[in-house]
Amino acid sequence: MVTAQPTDFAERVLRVAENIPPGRVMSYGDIAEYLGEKGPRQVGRVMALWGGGVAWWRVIHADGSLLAGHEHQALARYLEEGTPLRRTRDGAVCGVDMRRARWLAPEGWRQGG
DNA sequence: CGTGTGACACGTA
DNA sequence: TTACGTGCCACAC
Repeated sequence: MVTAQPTDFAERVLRVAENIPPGRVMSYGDIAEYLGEKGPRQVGRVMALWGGGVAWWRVIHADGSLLAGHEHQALARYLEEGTPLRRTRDGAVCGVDMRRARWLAPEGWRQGG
């Protein structure tokens, strides 16, 4: 139940999130920076509100840390998509290997263009 | 109109 | 290399 409808900015954020290819991920800041609007916090807000309809697990922190409360679900997706994961000496998955999984949206990407 | 919070990011230890 | 603290922008009360 959302108390507001997706704004134009939200639609753009969701659009980018939907375009993130499997095995790749984008940081909130990257999406905000790519759109050139608002900031990472605003992107995170959009994902928190309407991110449930997109590959939310492909949108994580810039340091590669997984989404709190959904690490397990996200981890399962990464294993299925073969997303480069980062593990500690203990072998525990600490997050995603952003240096390899980080995906940058093409400048003139746009679905219709 | 002002204060507090959040699916964040950078700097420091 | 990993973990913790502070600052930003916009929304809700």
